[in-house]
Amino acid sequence: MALEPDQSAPGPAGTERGAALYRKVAADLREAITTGAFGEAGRLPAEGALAEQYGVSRGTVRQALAVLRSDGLVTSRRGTRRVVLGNARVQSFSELLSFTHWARSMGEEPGGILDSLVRRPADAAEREQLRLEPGAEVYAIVRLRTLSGAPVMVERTVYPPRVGELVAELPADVVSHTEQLREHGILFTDADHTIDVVAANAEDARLLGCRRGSPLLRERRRTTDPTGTPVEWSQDRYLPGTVAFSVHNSLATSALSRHARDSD
Amino acid sequence: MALEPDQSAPGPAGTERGAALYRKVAADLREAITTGAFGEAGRLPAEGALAEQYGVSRGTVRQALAVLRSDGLVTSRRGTRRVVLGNARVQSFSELLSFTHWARSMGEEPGGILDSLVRRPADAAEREQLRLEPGAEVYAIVRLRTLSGAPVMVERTVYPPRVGELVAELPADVVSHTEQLREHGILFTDADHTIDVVAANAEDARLLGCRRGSPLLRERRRTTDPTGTPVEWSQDRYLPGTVAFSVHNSLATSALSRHARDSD
DNA sequence: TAGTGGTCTAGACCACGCT
DNA sequence: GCGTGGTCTAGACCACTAC
Repeated sequence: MALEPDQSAPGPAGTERGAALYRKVAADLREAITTGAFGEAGRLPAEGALAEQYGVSRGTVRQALAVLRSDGLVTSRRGTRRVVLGNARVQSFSELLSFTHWARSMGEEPGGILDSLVRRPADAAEREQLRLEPGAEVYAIVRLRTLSGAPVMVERTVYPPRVGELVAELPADVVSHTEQLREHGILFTDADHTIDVVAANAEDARLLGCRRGSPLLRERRRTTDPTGTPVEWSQDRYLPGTVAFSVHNSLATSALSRHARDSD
Repeated sequence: MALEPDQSAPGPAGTERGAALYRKVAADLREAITTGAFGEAGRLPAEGALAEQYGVSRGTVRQALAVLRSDGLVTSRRGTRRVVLGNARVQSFSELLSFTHWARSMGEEPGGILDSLVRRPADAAEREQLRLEPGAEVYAIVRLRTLSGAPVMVERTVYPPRVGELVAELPADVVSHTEQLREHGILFTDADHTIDVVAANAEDARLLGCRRGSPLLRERRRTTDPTGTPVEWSQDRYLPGTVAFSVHNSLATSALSRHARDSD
């Protein structure tokens, strides 16, 4: 019942992918949970038992369980075994940030029709979001995103100069800006999202083929790189019925908030 | 520079509230970060330095930092010091679940106008969400929620019998069902949220005073207790411009997903 | 190469849920 | 009272960043 014993040749052992032990344990437990090995709402083995089973320390087991906990797969409470919560639909960070990656993960064909790309002075809100000095410029891009040819979302992204220069040089038919940026060494590691409803403006209506004033689901997102520097400030507006956002949270970890009003 | 040395009398030491050491460290660091002690995008001291400073082990410091990490306050990367990310607006789990608690935290006066409360057989979707057997009954409640008297949201909550019986016995003018349930020993510890846009139906229009077909921000939520048993399945519909939801996530912890379509 | 966070271990004690 | 997860310690080694 031990972990896959790294059956690669004696070579550079552990040079595999998601190397960390606790990730392997987490992956194995996730598999067991989703295939129903512990039952619908069953109890997991004790941490000590799992540690022995996998041949690792209890600390490592706890690290693995923390992953499943934050994914909403299991509960945790002092005094009782952990309980299977549900088959949480997990999504990687990059599937969430990249429309292209997301579409492909569903087997759909993503498209991006460039509407405009300009370099211009940043306004006050943009300067604050991207942490730029007064007088700084930004690259502003408007694109219509499609799934299998059908309009789904209007994407308005503002990049700081360093990033925008890279995007501006991409061929107009490149679908995934995010992937291109990654290949140029721009990393996305943290994001703040705000979700609400807005009425379509004239441009939205023209691009999406809806009526002006009709409702759209809006996601605003500020993304930063590993050094904490903002690399993207985007506002996406979806046609109703095309997407929904879902979040899991708990007493222990609550990354979701509800806010009054709507500072634009 | 040590932690507040638990200056209570020798009595039952540590019987305070948020007792855990790492929580005190986290609270102290959060304070330092939000008051700008490390600068706008500054670097934190090394884990070892913090451990010495607080007189705790490195493991405890790491536990504290993990809290701030998941709140989106700091980054973390192998090889470099942690960086201050931003002043994340944090919200407690109960502020998120309870309209009443949320409203009061903003200094507004919450209201709840009961529209209907019925006991009836659960439909298929409700049975699945609340994990009930075929033929089971539920309590279904529709309420108009207000802030300072103004309509904000229509709340449609379905409770399993065990919980619904308690709610049904509450006086009609009780504002916070959540708080009452907590006092009856019903605990809310985990929740799954799905956020999207829908058109107002006739009932929504009547209660909210909007037109039929006008857009509403919808939050559907399934809440469970510490044993993993569903205790609530709610569908809240907000007037546009009254609220927004926000989430922080990162490569390390991603509790947010985007989904196609919209299974009702 | 020095410093940093990431991972892992082994052990200890405690608070809590149950029976 | 027993078993459980929660907290904390002390130490070790590694992978990565930055100089």
